[in-house]
Amino acid sequence: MNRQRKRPRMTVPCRRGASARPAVVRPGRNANPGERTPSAAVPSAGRGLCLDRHQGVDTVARVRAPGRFRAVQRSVRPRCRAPATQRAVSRAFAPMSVDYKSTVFLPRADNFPMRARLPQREPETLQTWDEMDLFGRLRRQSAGREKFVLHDGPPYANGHLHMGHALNKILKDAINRSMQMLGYDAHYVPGWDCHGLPIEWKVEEGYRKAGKDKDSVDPVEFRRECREFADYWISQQIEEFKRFGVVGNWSDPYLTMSYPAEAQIVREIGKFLLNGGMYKGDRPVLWSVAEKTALADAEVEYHEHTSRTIWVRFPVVTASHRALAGSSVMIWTTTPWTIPGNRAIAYDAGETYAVLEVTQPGEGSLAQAGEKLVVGKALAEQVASDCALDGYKIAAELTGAELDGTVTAHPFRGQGYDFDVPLLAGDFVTMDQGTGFVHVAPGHGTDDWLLGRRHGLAMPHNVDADGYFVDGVPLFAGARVYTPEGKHGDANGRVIDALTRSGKLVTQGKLRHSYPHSWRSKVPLIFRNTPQWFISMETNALREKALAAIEETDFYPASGKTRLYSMIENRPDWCVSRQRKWGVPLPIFVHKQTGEALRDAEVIERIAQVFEQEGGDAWFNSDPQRFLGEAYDANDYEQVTDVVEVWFDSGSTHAFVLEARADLKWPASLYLEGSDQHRGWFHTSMLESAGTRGHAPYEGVLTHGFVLDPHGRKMSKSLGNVIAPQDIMAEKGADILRLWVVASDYSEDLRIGEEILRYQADAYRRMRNTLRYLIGNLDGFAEGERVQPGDMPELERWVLHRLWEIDRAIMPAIRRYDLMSVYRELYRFCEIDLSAFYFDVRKDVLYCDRPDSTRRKACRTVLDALFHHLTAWLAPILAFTAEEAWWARGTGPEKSVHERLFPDVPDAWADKGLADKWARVRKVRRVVTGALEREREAKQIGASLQAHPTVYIADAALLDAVADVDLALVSITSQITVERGEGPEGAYRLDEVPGVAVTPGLADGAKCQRCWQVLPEVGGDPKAPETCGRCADAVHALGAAAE
RNA sequence: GGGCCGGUAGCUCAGCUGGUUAGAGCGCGCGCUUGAUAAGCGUGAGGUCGGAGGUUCAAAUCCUCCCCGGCCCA
Repeated sequence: MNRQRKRPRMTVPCRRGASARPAVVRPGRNANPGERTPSAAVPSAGRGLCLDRHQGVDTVARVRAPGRFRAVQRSVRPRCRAPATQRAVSRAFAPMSVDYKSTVFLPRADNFPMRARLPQREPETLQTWDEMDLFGRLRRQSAGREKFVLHDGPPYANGHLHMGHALNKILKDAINRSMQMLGYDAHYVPGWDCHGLPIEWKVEEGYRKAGKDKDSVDPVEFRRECREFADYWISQQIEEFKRFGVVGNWSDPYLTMSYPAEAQIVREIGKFLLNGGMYKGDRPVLWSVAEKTALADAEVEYHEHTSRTIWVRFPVVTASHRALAGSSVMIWTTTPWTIPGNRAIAYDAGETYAVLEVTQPGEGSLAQAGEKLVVGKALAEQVASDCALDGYKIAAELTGAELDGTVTAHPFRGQGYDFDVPLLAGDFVTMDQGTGFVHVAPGHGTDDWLLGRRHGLAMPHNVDADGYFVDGVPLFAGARVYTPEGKHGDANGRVIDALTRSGKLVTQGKLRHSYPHSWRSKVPLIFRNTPQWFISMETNALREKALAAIEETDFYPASGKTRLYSMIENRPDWCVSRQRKWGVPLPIFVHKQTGEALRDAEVIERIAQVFEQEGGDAWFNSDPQRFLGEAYDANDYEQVTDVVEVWFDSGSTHAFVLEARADLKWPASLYLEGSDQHRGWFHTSMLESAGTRGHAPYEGVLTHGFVLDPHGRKMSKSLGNVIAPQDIMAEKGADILRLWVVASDYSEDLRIGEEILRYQADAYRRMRNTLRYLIGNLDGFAEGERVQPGDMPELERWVLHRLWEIDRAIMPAIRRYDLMSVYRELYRFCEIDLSAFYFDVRKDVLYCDRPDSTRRKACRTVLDALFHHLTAWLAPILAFTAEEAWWARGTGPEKSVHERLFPDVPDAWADKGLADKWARVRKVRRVVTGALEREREAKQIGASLQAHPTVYIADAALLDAVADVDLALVSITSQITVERGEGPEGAYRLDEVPGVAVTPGLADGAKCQRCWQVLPEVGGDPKAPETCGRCADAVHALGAAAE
């Protein structure tokens, strides 16, 4: 059909409600067809495309007698301000100065104020949830549904919550609520990590202040105090977490220190013991000779310290390269006392090394003329200076790799140190200082130990707990490294003397540098190897199993897989023992004769049974025979007093939480933590589970970033950029914080600061206002008002289409835990589609149409749908505000918005053609609003209703889109004329919308005092003076309804 | 020093497998409205896409190096 031909002339302007438009109610149709007016109904000649927004409205309705309006009060339950309405309606018939305002249906949302007062209101909401047992209701309602289990990574029960906790738990909560509303049984059990060092220190600190010695305190008593400390902080943190709006099983959380948890941890560690994966080994640890204990990293602090430095030659005995023959490899170290522990020398395979030939030793130098020393080429000059070589030449150069295979003699060869000292490649070697070679003592450093393990180097136990060389160390038995006061002992001096006597010392010096000290006693620390228990990565193919399990796991974002994979691929065996008190006792008995650990399932289970009843304390206050039973004699065994490292505790939560609770499931659907947990909980949970079950304990892993300040720097007290979630609760409320979480790309680091929070508060107000507008305009909405989509104007159906579109976009986003996309989609919708367009356009209909107008009813039907969908979609994010809105309307069988499921969106709502058409309409509208702005600047108009622009459309697609649309209504002008063509020069145009031009014009007629449109017809009804036909009708209708 | 990740307007973010003058919203400026009013609408000005090279007909998008920042290691 050639639509153009139907409109031979398009240039005759039309006034709204002008006589050209017969005010007739079309039979068989509703009085308010709105934009759905079929084109066939548009008169084909003399009218062009001009439509008025009142088409179809009966503008000749009879005016009722004033007295009738008295009945309004009783029979119409006006949705606008009731008492005022009748008063005003009555006044409308007073001779002069009519006030129609109160006959207008203004939004009414007194119970959902714009001023949210979240800090006050949210705690009230929490209390209501508590009273109605929201969590219990959710569990009962979703019993039997497919489970979604987000297993909580336990925070440490120590101190108040910070932003990291808030981010983590809010994200978990939003995801849990989303999955619940998606139709899963999303049961969330929060947990706490309770054992470990930080709590021990706190308790010990109390002892120190009281002047008590920790070692004199009964371990059971000590553990009791640790338990109390943890208990206290758990109860504090529960309240703080709840305040964020996190819904979960707060009345029965899991604790790693609960007796059943301790028992299960014993069983888990027992599995590794029994299957041979666990072995006793050695490992160097930072050791304090003052406290006679190993220290954890966090117990170490670094201070300036003066060390003696030595340059030592190691004669080459097997040369991998002929240039090395007859030379010595020279090392440099700041710990001469570790030379007796030396078993290798490390080099950097990627560097170049030089063989220096000494031509002229300087005065006092211990170097010999003609001797050859191998050093890193880059350090040759420095070494020559350090060692006072007045003259030298580079006899040869070779790559680090060419050193492979070279073997040297220990400096004390012939004096009890007759083993070979091989050269090995080490990635920790640098050319920053020293000689480019690092002397390797596997018992005295982590790098050394790792390298030693890889190459099977011996690791002598040279130094005892007090810092003395033990009997049996040649030359140095009885020498002391440090005194308990932190002074240098005689070990360094004796080593240097011996090196000098052996002719191996090239030179010596002193160096002031940063060095580890004890946090408590302040004495310098040493690295000392001590017996530890390990879980092998290779026995039972643990590494292989874990890597395979990683491959089967979903990671969000995907880079998490690479990160976890490479860590597990490269990690050494897992050291699970700690020489501590506050933890699960390592359930091991070692045979005194053989040194073998007892591996007996019955013993393990007996220990677990006891722990189940009495906790790990039983290990310390029971007769060991109690655990050993009758098959073994306690006298034959030594009971290990170490505890299990806490990462094994938390790595076992899947066992004592997911498996132990019938209402959860194993494996978990999701683990969700900060990216640091690739090394922590994700990692150890994987190892534990792969080692005992051959499978990952989770189906998916989601990592979020860290909370940084506005400049992307980490928060720290010294920078003064720390923001406490508690302050945000007090000033702004949890929903603002929740909005911040989902509005940020949490797969990366997140920034927060004053400005960012202010921005979130603004966004919040926008969302809140959208809900408020819905609530206000739905005041008194009744089921009977509902209009079927088929009977709705296009604009309403377009909104339904948008709902369908949004649903299609956000449901998959929720399934991939991408709440940011959900939020962005919803925010854009509220902002651009609703507030700036649909609401604005439909204000006139909502406020001024008579209540039984179909287009008003259709609009309210759509508002109701918007309310239902938006409250559901927003509920996981704005948990408090969505609830407040839900309650404000008092709708639905569900008491809480959180009991709902995401509403169905019928496919019938989808209408791509309509969406395309209205996208074009909006393009035209954009040109109109731009033109209006120019008129405003020229002071020609103020309100857009004063205007009557003429729109010239040359673009056929745009013209077609607008053909049957009331562009005046859409553009919020009183009148509009649409013409085909390019339009005159000087008309307003937009580059983005070619083919559209707009010229200004003023609306003709008078301002309707009720709807404020400027129309020629205004004043036509003597009974409702100063109104347009539609408004006169509405006023009469109110009166009619009153009868 | 190593592994992983990031750096697009003041802010939060879009920009897929490289392709017209880099987008949105907020904020800001200006204006309108005063019947969403501790609201609403319109409009305008903001970016050499961290920097430098390179590949290409063409790079925010690919490669290299550097700078800055984060997490984890050393």
